[in-house]
Amino acid sequence: MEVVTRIAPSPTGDPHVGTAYVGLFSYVLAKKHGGRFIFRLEDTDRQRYQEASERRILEMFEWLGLTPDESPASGGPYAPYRQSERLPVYREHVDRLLASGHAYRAFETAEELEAMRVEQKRLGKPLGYDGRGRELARDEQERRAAAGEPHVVRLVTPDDGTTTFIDRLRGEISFANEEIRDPVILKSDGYPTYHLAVVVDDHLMGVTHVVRAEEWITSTPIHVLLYRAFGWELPEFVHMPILRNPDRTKLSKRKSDTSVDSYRRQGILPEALLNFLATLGWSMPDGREFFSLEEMTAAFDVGRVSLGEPVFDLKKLKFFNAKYLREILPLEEVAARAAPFLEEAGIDVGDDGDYLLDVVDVLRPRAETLVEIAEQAGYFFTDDFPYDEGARKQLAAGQTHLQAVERELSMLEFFDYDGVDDMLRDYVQDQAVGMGKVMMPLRAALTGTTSSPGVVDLIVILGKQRSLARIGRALTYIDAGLPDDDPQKAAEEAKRKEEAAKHAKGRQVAHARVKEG
RNA sequence: GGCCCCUUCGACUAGCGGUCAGGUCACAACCCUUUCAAGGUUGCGGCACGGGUUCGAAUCCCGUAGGGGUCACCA
Repeated sequence: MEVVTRIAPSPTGDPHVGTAYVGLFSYVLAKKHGGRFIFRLEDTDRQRYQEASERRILEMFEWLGLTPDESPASGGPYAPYRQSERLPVYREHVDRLLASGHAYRAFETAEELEAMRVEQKRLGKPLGYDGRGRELARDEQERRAAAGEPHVVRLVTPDDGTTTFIDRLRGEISFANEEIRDPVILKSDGYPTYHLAVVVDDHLMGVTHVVRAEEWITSTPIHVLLYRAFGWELPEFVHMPILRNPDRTKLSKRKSDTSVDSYRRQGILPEALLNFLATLGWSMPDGREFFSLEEMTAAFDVGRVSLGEPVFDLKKLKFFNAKYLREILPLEEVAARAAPFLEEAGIDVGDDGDYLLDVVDVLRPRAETLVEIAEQAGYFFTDDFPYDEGARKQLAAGQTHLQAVERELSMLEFFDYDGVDDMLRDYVQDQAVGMGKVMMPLRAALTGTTSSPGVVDLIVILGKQRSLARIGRALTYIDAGLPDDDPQKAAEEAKRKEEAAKHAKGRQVAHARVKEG
């Protein structure tokens, strides 16, 4: 049997990690069985609709490598894939339900319904539509509708008995029918509600497995009733666990960063995000924790989805990203992906690809994201870098060693890792000082910081001339008395003073208030 | 509150009647070390509780508790 799954996001904002999560499992389930993965836009809510959202969500799927077989962008045999463009389809199906007596037109106003709810609350009765619209005679319904009176169409649901369906992960789930209260299937603006649209489209598009988040379980009986009303065969339902905030509530942008675009901008790799998401609720049969989309697809078994309530842990995402950065992806790949981030940080990468490779090679064990690589790369691409406070201290203490190393280095014959390394070690031994006494001032001269890759690596990557020039520059700087005239530093200092002033003012104000009180 | 779902270390999970309850992140210590990382080793830490079923339960059943979801002309 062909397996057809879909992801059906609403274009209401940033591409959400939850959408990526459910999309991943939908995609993998379909591909595991050589089936189709459909992207359908659920844009029936005109209030919350956001123009740019559709494109960005689609781009997210491309970026992740979860390319849909059919979508609003690529089209397909069941087009259109935007629900707002399928209104006639829904209208036609609503008419069928109306004709068969499975639905009726209801004319209550929003105020009326609100009053009903208030009354139900007051009496402590269960909330929900009481079915009052069913009373209205058919010809009366049609007459008022024809007269242009605004109304909705509701599904007739049974008053007793139970509706049962099989959740692929949880087994049988049943609801008392009295809990299901004639839901609206066509809104007064002529748009279908989610319930109607999802059932009609899933059926028409041949969807065999409905993969969606657990929050939909309670509306599934409505869908089951709709399938029955149409006389259609039920798909399989796979309700994925809901991703959680650290406080275990449903993942929300209020409490967590849920935007995939945001992670992308931070330099999270799509492979890492996918791999991390996969481990939230699924595990490889052999226990491997790092695997590609292809490997997951090959090994996928929906029965291995776990039912916990996984917390979206940013630290672990970062860990996965770091792992991909320094171990899983080849150096060339990481360099290619880091380049745009360097440019973004105002660094002119130039066209020396080998140099970039060397830089990324020493930086990647020190970074968890591409942005962090960019943040640390500055001094590799400019000779005009500032010296931070720690570096100035090292320079002040290391003048003689710098002068000596400058001499030794300029005379060095074998300029490679071992050559430089031997030279420095010999020097340290001759002087009978600690390594740090020599290395730290060198590091400061070479990078302007006290934290960096190994000094020998630095010298080899920068090259003899550049290294010498930097030592020379540092020496000149020492001669000038290590002035704190770095513009960046000065700006920071000014800002700090401003902050301090603000705080002082705040304290005064607070103080004044206390006095007044 | 009604209904529905869920429950193994702080987090993600393995386990599907017999295991010293395993792994990963985080945290800690140690090693390595010219700094910062990375890497290596070790440690910390768990079957929510109570009843059953069984020779034997993390595993099966029933309760309880806790957490979550949902109760719209939003999806």
